[in-house]
Amino acid sequence: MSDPNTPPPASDFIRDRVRADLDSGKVQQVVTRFPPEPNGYLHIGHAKAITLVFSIAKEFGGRCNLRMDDTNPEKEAQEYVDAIQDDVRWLGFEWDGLYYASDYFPQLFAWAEQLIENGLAYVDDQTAEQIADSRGTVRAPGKDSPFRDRPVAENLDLFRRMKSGEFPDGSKVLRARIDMAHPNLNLRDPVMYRVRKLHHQRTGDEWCIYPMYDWAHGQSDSIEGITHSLCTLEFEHHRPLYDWFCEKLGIWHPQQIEFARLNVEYMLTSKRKLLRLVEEQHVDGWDDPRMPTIRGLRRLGVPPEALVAFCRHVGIAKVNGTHELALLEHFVRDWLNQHAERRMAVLDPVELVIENWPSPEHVEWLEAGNNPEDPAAGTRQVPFSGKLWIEREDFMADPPKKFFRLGPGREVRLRFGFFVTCTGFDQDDAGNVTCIRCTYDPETKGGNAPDGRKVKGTIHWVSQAHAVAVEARLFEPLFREPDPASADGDAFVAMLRPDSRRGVTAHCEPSLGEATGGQRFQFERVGYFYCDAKDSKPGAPVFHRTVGLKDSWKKVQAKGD
RNA sequence: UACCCCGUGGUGUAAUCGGUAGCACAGCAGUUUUUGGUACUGUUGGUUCCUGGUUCGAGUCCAGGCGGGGUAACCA
Repeated sequence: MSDPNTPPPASDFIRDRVRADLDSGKVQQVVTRFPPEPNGYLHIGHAKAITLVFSIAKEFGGRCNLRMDDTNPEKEAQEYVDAIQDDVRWLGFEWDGLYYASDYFPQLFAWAEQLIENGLAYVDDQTAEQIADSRGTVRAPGKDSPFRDRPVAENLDLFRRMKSGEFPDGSKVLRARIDMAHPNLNLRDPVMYRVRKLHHQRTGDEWCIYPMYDWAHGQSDSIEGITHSLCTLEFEHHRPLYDWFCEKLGIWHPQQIEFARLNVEYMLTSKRKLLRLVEEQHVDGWDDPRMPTIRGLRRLGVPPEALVAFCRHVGIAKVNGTHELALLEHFVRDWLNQHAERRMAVLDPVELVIENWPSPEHVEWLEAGNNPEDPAAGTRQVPFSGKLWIEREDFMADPPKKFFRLGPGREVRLRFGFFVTCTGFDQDDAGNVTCIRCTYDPETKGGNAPDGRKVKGTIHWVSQAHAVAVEARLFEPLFREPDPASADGDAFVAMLRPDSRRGVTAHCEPSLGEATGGQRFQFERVGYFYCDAKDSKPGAPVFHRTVGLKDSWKKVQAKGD
């Protein structure tokens, strides 16, 4: 059993580096940051990054900022800014400073002028296409722009006029003057600014030139005094450029360190592909419980503590790998087992009639423990009567020896209730069992026989007269294949599982009728369920199956076949 | 085929200054059990990609292979 507060591994290549920088005195206090672009919702991969950067700051007594990397108004929106903050907080983290890259536009502009003055940046009049063509390829060097050697004064003048809006979109860019033959394509005079006459959600119409990622990101880190700038592996070849800008500017130089992004079986972590699932309505939205977004996992019922425990456990590395879904499920079950109260609900009902029950009106109230893992959770009263619902799969007309549930002549315990012995059953013309007849032993109330006899099986049940029918949604992975990301182009869409969501009516014990959004329960012997805050109405809760219970009977069965 | 990164059981990740492979999940077997859940116990899996070299000793260092991933947006 894992404890969410388990101290993280004592060392890994990032923590080793942080410790070394602290020991050498290179930095006094660790400062990290989580820098999302507010152009979409956060997903499980971000959860890993968030857990990492906030944890490192905390472990070493440092600080961690949340910074919106809002340098491209074309795709960004306030809606995402709000959602990101909400998601980070839901995970249980609180930032020291909330910043926006757009707040640094004036400083960035001044620094760009400084680079121009030092002959390290120039205004290029080429089209995007020409720039792409002249960049060369991975094997062939690029060609210098005809505007590469413009005099400093002309560059300065042009750049200022770019800012004042004199030139149309795409007509000019500011580029760093590095080396068009550099083996690292990122150093072949990368674009720093482009002209985009767009309204920005924070700066309004103040700017019509916007900085590119490489130019904005490292400088923002520097301004905030970030000591360790953690990012994913695909930014490895950007590090030389990150370093170049800081060195040429002579400003505080944070250390960029890359780690492998998180991949989990059956999950996609490409914003583009997730957007497509939403737009084509393969899912109900970004918060669909089948989505790997933080909001989706939240509505699935995954507790934030479990998600964070998972993120801590997976550790960090420089190799991209894929984690088994079973590992995530382990952490989810682990937390839920300790915290979720138990209830009884029948998802696929079949009638059970107790033939020797005193009278149709007779009801016995039984005491049921709320959580065997937590006595403090107390008990509740559950009504028992002569007509019940039990799970269809808990009865077999001709059961094998290893089946411990109900069958003709067999005795089982009805959880918290009585021992019942099956005396017979009815079937319809198609052979479906329609009713199971039993007798009960009044001496076994509560579930124990005074004569000490044992039963091998215990099954759950719900009194028909008291049952509350509610909607339960059963989810399975969105994709049929464990690695949908491996599909080329549009192929991932064809991998969608047709029945990844199934709605059923759950017949529940009365107390479940009053469940409210956000509550989590274990439906005994079935699985963990989350009361969805979005679709539930007072008196009409909607439950989402977060994860099933482990089922060792299913394994025995599979072997028998 | 240019450059960069990486290569430990099924999966993921550990192993101080080089000392002889650990942990979690999954799997298997069993004990306990008023959830075939939980808990507990035991256990199967690794020639640490390969080949050489240095060394008393290498997963750890060196060389050469092989394999995997990444990179050519006025996106981040």
